[in-house]
Parts: sequence; C-alpha cells; structure tokens
Amino acid sequence: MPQSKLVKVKAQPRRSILSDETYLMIRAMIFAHEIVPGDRVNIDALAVQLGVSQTPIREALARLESEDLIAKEALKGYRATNLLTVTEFADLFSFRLLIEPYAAEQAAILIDSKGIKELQSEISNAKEAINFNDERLIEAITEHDARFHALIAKYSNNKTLASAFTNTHCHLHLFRLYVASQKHLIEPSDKTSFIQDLFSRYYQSDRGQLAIKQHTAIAKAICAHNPEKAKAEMYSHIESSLKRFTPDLHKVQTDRKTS
Amino acid sequence: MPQSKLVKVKAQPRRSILSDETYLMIRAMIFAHEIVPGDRVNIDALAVQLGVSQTPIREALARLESEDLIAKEALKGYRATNLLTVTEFADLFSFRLLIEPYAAEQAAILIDSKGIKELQSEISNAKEAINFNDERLIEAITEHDARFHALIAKYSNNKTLASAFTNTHCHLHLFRLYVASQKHLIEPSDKTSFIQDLFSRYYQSDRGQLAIKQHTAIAKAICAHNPEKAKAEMYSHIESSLKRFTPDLHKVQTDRKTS
DNA sequence: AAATACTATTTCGTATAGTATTTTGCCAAA
DNA sequence: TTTGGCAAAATACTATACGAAATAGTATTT
Repeated sequence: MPQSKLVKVKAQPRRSILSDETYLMIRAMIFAHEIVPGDRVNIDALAVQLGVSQTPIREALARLESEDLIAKEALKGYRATNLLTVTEFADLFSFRLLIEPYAAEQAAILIDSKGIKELQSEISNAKEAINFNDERLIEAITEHDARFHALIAKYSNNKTLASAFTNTHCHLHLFRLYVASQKHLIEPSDKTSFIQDLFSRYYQSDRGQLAIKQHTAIAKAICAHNPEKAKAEMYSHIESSLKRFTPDLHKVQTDRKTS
Repeated sequence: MPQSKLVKVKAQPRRSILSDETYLMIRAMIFAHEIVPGDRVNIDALAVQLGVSQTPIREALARLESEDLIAKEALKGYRATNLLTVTEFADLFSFRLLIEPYAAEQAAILIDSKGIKELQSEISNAKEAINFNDERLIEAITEHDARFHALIAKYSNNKTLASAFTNTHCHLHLFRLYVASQKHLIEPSDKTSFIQDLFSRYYQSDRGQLAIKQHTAIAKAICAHNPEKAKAEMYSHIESSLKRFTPDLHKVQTDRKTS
C-alpha cells in the first residue's frame, strides 16, 4: 500500500473561510427577505446572530457594498439597499438588451459539447418544474431564469461581459424574489401597488410558460451554432419580458427624458 | 448677522473614515505601480506602511477584490491581479462597443446644459494638454480619456450602465498606465514585447491627437442633441482605438473561436 | 416652543492574542 | 547534486476587548 503515503491527509476537509461563508450567509439572508430592503444592518447583532466575530462581518459587508446590495453611510452604519425603482428597472432592461443578445450570439459561436449538455439539462429541468404547484412554481422559475441567463453569459466566453452580468443581475433577481413573495397580498385586496400590479401581470397569466418556451428557442439556436437566430431570440425574449412587466414603458422613458 | 447662527458648525471637517481612505490609497498605489500586478499584498506590512490597523486594510482589500483589482486566495493572502491578457483586452473592447455607443446616444438625448458645459470644458482641457511635453502628455491624455468616457456614461442617465462601465474601465485604465510607464523601455532595445509593441503603435505616432479629435466629434454630436451621430462617432472611435492597439485583432478572435 | 445639555447607542478603529495554514530553509538520503 | 520530508518561521484568519467619536434620543432650561 504505497498509496497511503502519497495520499496522506489530502482528504481532510478544507477549513472554512468565515469571511466567505459570512458573505454568502448575509447575501442569502437578503435574498430570503430576512434582511428587508431599507433595514439597518448592525454589525454586532449580525456577529452574534451568525456566531462569528466582527471581522468576517466587516469584510462581508464591504464586499456586499460594492455589489450595491448593502449601502454604507459614514458613521451611521450599513443598511440594505432599496429595491429597484421603476426607472432603475427600465435601465436594467435597456442594459440587458445591449449585452445579452450579444452574449447569446457569441455563445452560439463558442459553446462546446459540455456547454450544450449543460444548457439542455437546464431546459429539461425547467420543463419539469412547470408541473410544480403554485407554491414552488414561481420560485423555481425565477431560479431557473437566473441560471439560464447566467449560463449564456458564461458561454459567451467574455469575462468582462459575464462579470457585468453578474453584478447587475443580482438586483433583478432580488426584485423578482420580492415580487414573488408578495403573492399572498394580491388576491384579497384591491389596492394595486406597483409590485402587486407587476406580479399579476407577470406570473398569474401563463405561469411562466412563455418564458420557458422562449428559453427553449434560444437554447436551440445556441446549440445549433446559429448566432444570428440566438441573438434575435434573446433580444425578443428580453423585450417581451420587459413588456410584460411594464406595458407602459414608453411612458417611463418619456418621464426620463423630461426629468 | 443672522446668518452666523444658521451656518453654525456646518463647516467642521468631517472625521475621516479610515477604511475609505485606505481603500483609495491602496487603489492609488496600484495605479502608481507601487503595487505591481502579481505582487503579494501583505496585510501587516500595509498596515504598518499606511499607519493604520488591520481592520481598515481588510475592508479596503475586500472592496478591491470585488473590483478584481486584488485577488484573494484562501489562507494564502491577497495579491494584485495580473494585467489584462490579449484576450481579455479584446473582450473589454467588445464590451465597450456594446455599451458606450448606446451611452453616447442616450447622453445626446438626455444631457442638460450643465452637462454640456462639463463636457465642453473637458474637451478644452484636453486640447490644452496636447502641448505638454512627452513626459506629461501621455499621462494627461490617459487621464482625460478616462474622464471623458466616464462623463458620457454618467450622462447616459443609466445607473446600471454607468456602474458596469466603472467596474470594467479601471482595468483598461491600469493597463494603459502600465503601457505608458514602459515608455523608457522602447527606444534602446529591439526586443518587442506585447506591451512595447502596443506603446509604439498607440502613442508614438500621433501623440493622441487622433483620439482627441474623435472625442471632439463625439462631444459635438452630444451637445447638439444628435443621438444617431453621437452613437456612430463613439462606435468608430472605440473601433479605431482597438485597431490601433491590435491591428491583428482578427487573429485574436480566430484564436478565441478555436480555443 | 426652541435651544441646550445630557445620556445612550452605535460606529469606527486599535491592540493583542491564539490557532490554522502556508512557506521556507535545512538536513538527510538516494 | 538532487530529491524528499520535516521543523521553524511567517502569514492568514478569527476572537475579544477596549476606547474615542459621532449620532440619536431624551430631558432640561430658557
């Protein structure tokens, strides 16, 4: 058994890096609405709650700050940033319309067999998820959507693009998770907030089937190495998604011009 | 003198936030090549050098990490990230070609009189800088270029775009500063590294006059509220800048496809 | 009612100590 | 000389405690 010497302690579980784990945990708390937008984030309290010292918390918050998920006010402390405003939401989609069709185009050129498998498997999973009940459906579709678009950004093979995508998309993701969490507020009341309005428009109608259909078309074009088609499909997908969210976008854009 | 009461202690100098200042100082050290790409960054040493404790250093490094100017390896410490590779450089320009023409277009629509003044003054400054001697010229033009493009990103009024621009552009800026710092290596030697080759191609020929000429055209279109022209001028400006850097770009792109 | 003073809380930074891990340098064996 | 391994030094990571300074809230005085 000469191997025992070579292998040695290689298998010992890596010591966890608290500042990294803390970062992920705080991030998860934000996405899970345990930390609500606008909340103040107290370092001491967080340290106690997570059972670590202040040092890892500080590093985690510094990172979250440069992702704009946490804002720091000098001498006043940290607080969770607010949700996207209507304008910011529209801006984010304008940005997506710039970079994601290009990403799809490049992915169609550069994707390899491993990537094709990964993409197809993501589509399959999504199609299964359609059969979920309402409770899990919306969350499943939201998560699938995030993974799908991230995959394409990754296979564009452009790190600058992929990193810009990641940095901006987390806000959209958070926004969607928040919209979804407001589901129970829809039925009983007739007051229609921006959020609730969005919810009914986006999820009530087709339960996300349209999005998955469009994803399928995009994936098909990419896997067939058809850049033009992939680009066009991605463009109309994002456009359609934006239209569903805000059919009155033209009004928003007009507002911006006059502001 | 009722004013004296109203003004009061408003002017008292804000206590400096060490973690912010430390962040800026380390960042400046990177841009000044006091911290060279690939260098290990020792927290203790930095704390002693800057005369602060570890806490602000850690927060600063965490922020720099998410900008990708500093990379963290678990349990091994931080190190300054390497310069852009040829591929990353090409990717960055592809990305710029996606977002900056759009930014110029939107700026032409949305810019106000204050913005027009700011843009025009930046152009004036640049034209003065052309008369600098070689020593200061390159740095002046590099800094002007960064400010000019940042201004347009700002006046696109799209925060998502502006933030993506900021995050990606610092790498280009660092790259250019590094290229410029290699100037003295050009003349005497005949060995032609990638960097030195770039330098001669980009700066020796016209001392940046072409870039400023193009900037002037872009600014003119924006200030005249001509979106189409602004967009087109910005596109060809970036394209021309890319071509000057890498006339053999097609080769790079071919390489990517086969990788 | 407004200005002021006082108190409590919180942030920000320092200092220090201890543990885990990596790196380095040395020594022995091939 | 080279290789491999082990011990020592260096470094990263975390915890803890403390203090100064600013903010926020409350009470007091004018």
